[in-house]
Amino acid sequence: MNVTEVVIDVLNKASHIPIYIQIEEMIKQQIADGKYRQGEMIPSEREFAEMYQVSRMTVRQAITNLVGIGQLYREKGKGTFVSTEKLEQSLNSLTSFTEDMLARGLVPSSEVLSFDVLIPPKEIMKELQLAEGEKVYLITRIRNADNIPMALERTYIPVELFPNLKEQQLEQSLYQIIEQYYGTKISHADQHIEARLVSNSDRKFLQLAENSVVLVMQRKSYLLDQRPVEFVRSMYRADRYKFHNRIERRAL
Amino acid sequence: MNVTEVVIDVLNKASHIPIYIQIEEMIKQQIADGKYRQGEMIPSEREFAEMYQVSRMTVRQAITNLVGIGQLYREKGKGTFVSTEKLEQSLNSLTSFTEDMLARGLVPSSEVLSFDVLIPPKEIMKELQLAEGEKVYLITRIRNADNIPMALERTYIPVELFPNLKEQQLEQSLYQIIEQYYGTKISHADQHIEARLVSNSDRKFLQLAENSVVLVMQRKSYLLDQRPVEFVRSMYRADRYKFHNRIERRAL
DNA sequence: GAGTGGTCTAGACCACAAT
DNA sequence: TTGTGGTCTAGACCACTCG
Repeated sequence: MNVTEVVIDVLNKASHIPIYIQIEEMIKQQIADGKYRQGEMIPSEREFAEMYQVSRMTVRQAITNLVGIGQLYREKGKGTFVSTEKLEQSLNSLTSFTEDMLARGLVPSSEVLSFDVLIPPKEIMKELQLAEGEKVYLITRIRNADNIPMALERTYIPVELFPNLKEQQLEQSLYQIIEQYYGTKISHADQHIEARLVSNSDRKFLQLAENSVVLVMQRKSYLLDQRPVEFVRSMYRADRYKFHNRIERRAL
Repeated sequence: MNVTEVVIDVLNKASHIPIYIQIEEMIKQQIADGKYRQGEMIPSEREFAEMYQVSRMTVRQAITNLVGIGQLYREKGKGTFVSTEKLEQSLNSLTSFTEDMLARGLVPSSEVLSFDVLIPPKEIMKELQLAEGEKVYLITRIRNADNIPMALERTYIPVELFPNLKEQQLEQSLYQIIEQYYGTKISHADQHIEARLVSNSDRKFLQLAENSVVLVMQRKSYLLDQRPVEFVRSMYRADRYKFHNRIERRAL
């Protein structure tokens, strides 16, 4: 057994990483390793507590998180079981285009068509809760998968929030930039998905024929204090793209 | 103050309803009443514990649930705050067409076009993990909103799971039927959303012109033991329908 | 009856934010 | 320094499932 395996085999109570997170990771790893198989019962909360020499409530917190992401499910009076494999959840988690494509086994790339500072149209002004005359960055990008256009993306970001945003920073995820350089965090995002025929202006960028269908994904992300931080509208080629998500039945 | 108000004002420790659920409801009610306003801090966990004479962990469980549904958010070292209002979350919760329409302020109705028992096509057989020759119910319905077609819905359900399903039961939600008469529960569902041009056969049911766009929503629901229980494919008129959802940034 | 998850207690110490 | 949420303990009783 090598060192890499050891770190996930034993609990480090002195670590700055919370114990319940460590237990979460160990259970996930053991599922990945096939130690606990789909549909099978994992050890009881009391057994884990004994095994790791921690309180049952700590084990419970770890398991509750894994139930929350659909990795495990509980049955009262019976036990806790491993869920059957789940598909990627592009509508359940805030992922970047890059992560999304990689999860689908495609090679992502992108091309910046424009990077401007301007006063946005009324609609965007309202979405981003901007004052009259406030400026935004407008970033237009073609998003490719395996070198074929997948989506045309327009991102609006208030200049006030990121006065020094540079084009080359776009390589990183906006969420990373926010968390690293601005010391605040994204709290959530609201998405809308609709469909329509592709417009003539978008058609050539997406290399589509007339009367082709696009999925329009609109996303607004918020900071912890509920200020809108970005508004993105993407046109996905409907012949290449499909949204997935998983819905948990409200569990108590 | 009348009786109806009293029940949400005081905690009933003898009730069979868990205390943390009661606290959850009270906090929700107080937000609805405007006692705690958007962006404002609510009392601390220790204050609630003192106020309701319960342990802090119990209060914490209530608050954690409200954070989970986006009603509240926490900031370390500062406090817990009321989120700004959120939109309907048709992609986050397992809701029926009826609930979905009501939430959008529309009047739902529906019309059963067919209710048959048959051996399904291979694709459906695979989705529902059926053995060769196993039968399913196929229910075809037009779903109206304000008396105008909104969607064409095809539902496949294994006969084996519900040997006595009757057409008139379709008035109720399938989920209610399952939970009331069959003593088991839905655990989760997987959804796919894509878009395409409407087919000629569906076109007349949806009262659409040629070259109209539809959103195709496909949903597979699972029981707690991970057996698939229904497979639904709905064609929504893209000129009338839009999906919404809210994504929480993974919080620990 | 033995084992399970569901709920709850009454504390504790920590890191972080504000003053 | 005081107050907040974050984590953790070592118990307890309950309702449920299964043999």
